[in-house]
Amino acid sequence: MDIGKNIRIKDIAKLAGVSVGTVDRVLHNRGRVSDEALKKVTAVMDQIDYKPNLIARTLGSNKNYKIAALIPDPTGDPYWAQTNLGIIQAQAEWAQYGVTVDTYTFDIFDKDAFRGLAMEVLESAPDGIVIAPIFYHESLPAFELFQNQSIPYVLFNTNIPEAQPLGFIGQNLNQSGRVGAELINLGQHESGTFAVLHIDEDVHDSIHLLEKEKGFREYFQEHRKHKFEIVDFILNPNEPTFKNQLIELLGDDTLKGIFVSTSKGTAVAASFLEKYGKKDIRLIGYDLLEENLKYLRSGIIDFLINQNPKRQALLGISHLVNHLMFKKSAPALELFPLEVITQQNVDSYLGSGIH
Amino acid sequence: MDIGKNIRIKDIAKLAGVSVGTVDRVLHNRGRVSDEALKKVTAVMDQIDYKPNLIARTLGSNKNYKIAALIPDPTGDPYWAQTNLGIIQAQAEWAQYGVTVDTYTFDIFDKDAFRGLAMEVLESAPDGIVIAPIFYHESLPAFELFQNQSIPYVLFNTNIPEAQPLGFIGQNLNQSGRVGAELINLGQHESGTFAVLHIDEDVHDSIHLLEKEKGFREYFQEHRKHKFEIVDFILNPNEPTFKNQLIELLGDDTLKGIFVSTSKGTAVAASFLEKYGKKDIRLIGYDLLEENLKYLRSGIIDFLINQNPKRQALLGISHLVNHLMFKKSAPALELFPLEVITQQNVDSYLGSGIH
DNA sequence: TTTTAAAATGTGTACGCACACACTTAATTT
DNA sequence: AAATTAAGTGTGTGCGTACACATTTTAAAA
Repeated sequence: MDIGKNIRIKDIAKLAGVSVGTVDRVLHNRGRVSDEALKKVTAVMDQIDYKPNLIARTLGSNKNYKIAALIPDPTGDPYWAQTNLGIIQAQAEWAQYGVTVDTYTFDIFDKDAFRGLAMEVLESAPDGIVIAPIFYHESLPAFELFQNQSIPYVLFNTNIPEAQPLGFIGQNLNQSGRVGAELINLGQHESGTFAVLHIDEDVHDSIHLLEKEKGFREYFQEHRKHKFEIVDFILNPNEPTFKNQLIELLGDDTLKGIFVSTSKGTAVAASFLEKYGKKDIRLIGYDLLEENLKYLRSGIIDFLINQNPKRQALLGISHLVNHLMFKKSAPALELFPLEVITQQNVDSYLGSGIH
Repeated sequence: MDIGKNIRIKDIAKLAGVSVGTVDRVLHNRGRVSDEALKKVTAVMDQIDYKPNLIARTLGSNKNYKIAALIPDPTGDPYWAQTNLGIIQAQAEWAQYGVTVDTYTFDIFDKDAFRGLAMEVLESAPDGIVIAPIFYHESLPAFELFQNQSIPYVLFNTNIPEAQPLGFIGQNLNQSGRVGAELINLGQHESGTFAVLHIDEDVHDSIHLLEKEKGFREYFQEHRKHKFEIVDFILNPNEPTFKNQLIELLGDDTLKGIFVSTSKGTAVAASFLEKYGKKDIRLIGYDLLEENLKYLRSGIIDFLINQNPKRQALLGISHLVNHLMFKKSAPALELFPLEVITQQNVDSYLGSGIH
C-alpha cells in the first residue's frame, strides 16, 4: 500500500506524459483521444490503483439530482407512513448535496390512476426513481417507459424480478414465513391448529402475501414433530362477514397460534384476541406500528417480524444517489434481515436511530 | 424551505456586508473580529439556516486523520476477530478520505502490558482513539492521559460511564439479559430450573457479564408464572473442574434451559449438550461465531443474541471520523438493537452486508 | 504630528475533479 | 500553397470551504 498521498488525476497525467484533460477523457471516455495517448494512460492505470476522490468529484460536477419516489398514499396508513418517513429522512440527508426527492403517492384501490401517475413522474424527468410496485401488472409498462428514457429505478417492498431494476430492497418473503412458523412452533408440545391470516383491505398483493404462507407451510413440512393443522384465511376487514369469521376461528379450542401476514392485520387480530380473552394463543405479525407496539407490550402479540419500511425507503434512495452521484454500484438485491421483535427487545430497536 | 441554491459563506458575507474571511472567523471563532462585524454576521446567521457544505469542507481542509484502535488480540479469538473485521472495513471505507487506522492489540491476560500499550498509542499522537476497554481499572488512567492530550476517544463493547468518552457504542446488558430470559421462558409450561453460565477464560469482565444475569433474574421476578429456580455459575473452561461442573449441571433433570452470557461459552455449552444428547434443553447464547452458527443450524442452540462486534467497531470509527472530519456530533450513547437470531432468520443476517 | 504596533478585515490560493474552451497539430479541400 | 476542417490536446475556471497572507484601519507610543 502506498502510504501517504492518494493518487490524483494530476499524478496519472504526469506519469503518462499527457495532460489532465486527456486523462479525464480516457477515464470517462468522453471526447476523442489518440490511440497513442490512450495506450499511455491505460498503461499507467493498470499499474496503479486509482481511486477517484469522491468528495472532490461531487464538488466539481456541481449537479443537482432529482429523484422521484412512488409510494401508496401514506395518509391514514401507518405502514406506508413509515415508508414516507424514510423518504423524508433521505430527503433531509441528501438535500445539502443537491438532491431533491419528490414524492408521488397513489391510491391503492385505484390501479388506473397509477398509470397516469407513472406518466406524470416521467414528465417531471427525474434522474432516478424509487418505487414500491405493489401493482404487478400495472407496474410493468411503467418500467418499460423508465427503461426507454434510461432513467434508473430502484424497487423496494415488493420485488418484481422481471422489472430489471437497478436494485431491489426488501426481504425474502418465503423465509419470512418460515421465521413466523419457527416462532409459532417454539415450545408447542401438543398437537393443535395454527391459523394463517391474510388480513388486507385489498387483495392485490395476495400473491405477495401467499409467499409468506408458503414458507410458513414449508417449515412445518420439514419439522413435523407433532400433528399440526394449518388453516388459512384471506380476509377483508371491510367485509361484513369479517367479524364472524374471526370469532368462529377463535372459537376453535385447538387453536394454538395465529400468524398474520400483514402489519395492519396484526393489530386487528390482536384486538380480537384481547376482546375475547384469548391471551394464550400465540400471535405473530409484522412491523413496529404504533398499534402493534401496544399489543406487543401488553403481551397479546408475542412476536413481530420487522420489515423496516422506513429503512427500505431510505436505503432505496441512498442506492440511487450512490449510483447517480458517486457512480457507485449497489448490490442488485439487498435483503434485509428478518428482525424478530419481542416485548423485551422492542425498545432497543425503537431507540436505535438507524434501525 | 428555500428551493434551489444552498446558502454559502459568500452569501452570508454579502448579506452582512463583510468579507468571507470575517464570516469564517465568526463561524469558527478564530482570529479577531470587531463587535460590530460580529453583530452583523450573527444577525444574518439568526435569520437564515446555514448548513455548511461538508463536501467542500473536507476538500478544503485537506487533513489526514490518524485513528488508533485498541482491542484485545483477535488471533484465535472469533469474537475479537469480528471486531477486527469491523476495523478493517472502516479502514477501507475511510481510506480515500485520508483516514488511517492503526490497530493496537493487547493480551487479555496481561493487564500490565495494557498500560504500556496505552502509552505507545499516545506516543503515536493519533487524532482519535477507539477502544474496547475490557479492563476497568487499567483503562481509567489511560482515559485521563487521552483527556490531557485532548484526544477524543470512543468506547465500544464495554461501557465505562466514568470515562467521559465522546461516545459509547454497544448494548444495554441488563436488557440483553431480559431478552435471554424472555426467550428461555417462552412456551415453558412446567416448573423447573434455568441455568446462567458465565463461561470465560478470564474473570475480568465478570461485572460486565453479571449485568446480563441481573436483567435475566429481574425478568423472572416480574413474570413469575411458574416456579423457576435460577442457578448460576462462573466457569473457566481451562480449569480442570470445568467439565465435571457442567456434567453435573446437565444431570439435573429439572433443567429446562441454559443462558450463556459469553459468545465463546455458548459454543462450549452447546458441545456438551450435543455430546450428552440433551437437545431438549433450551440454549440461548451470544453472537454469530462460526461455531455457534453450526450449533444453531443443528438445533442445539435455540437462540443467539447478536452483539454485532463487527458493526460496533465499524460505527465507533465512523463516529470518530464524523467528529473529526465533519465536526458532526454523534449520540453519546448508541445502543444497538438486541437482535434475536434463530435457525430461520440467521441467513438473512449473514447475507445482509450491513449487519 | 509622525511612527509603530496591534487589531480588524479583505484577498488569494489550494483542495481534486469536471468541464468548457482555447489551442496545436494533422488531414482535407480549394 | 493557402485555407478550411477535423482531430487531438492542454489550459483555465468553478464548485464551497479553510487558511495563509496582504492590506487597511484603529489605537498607542514616541
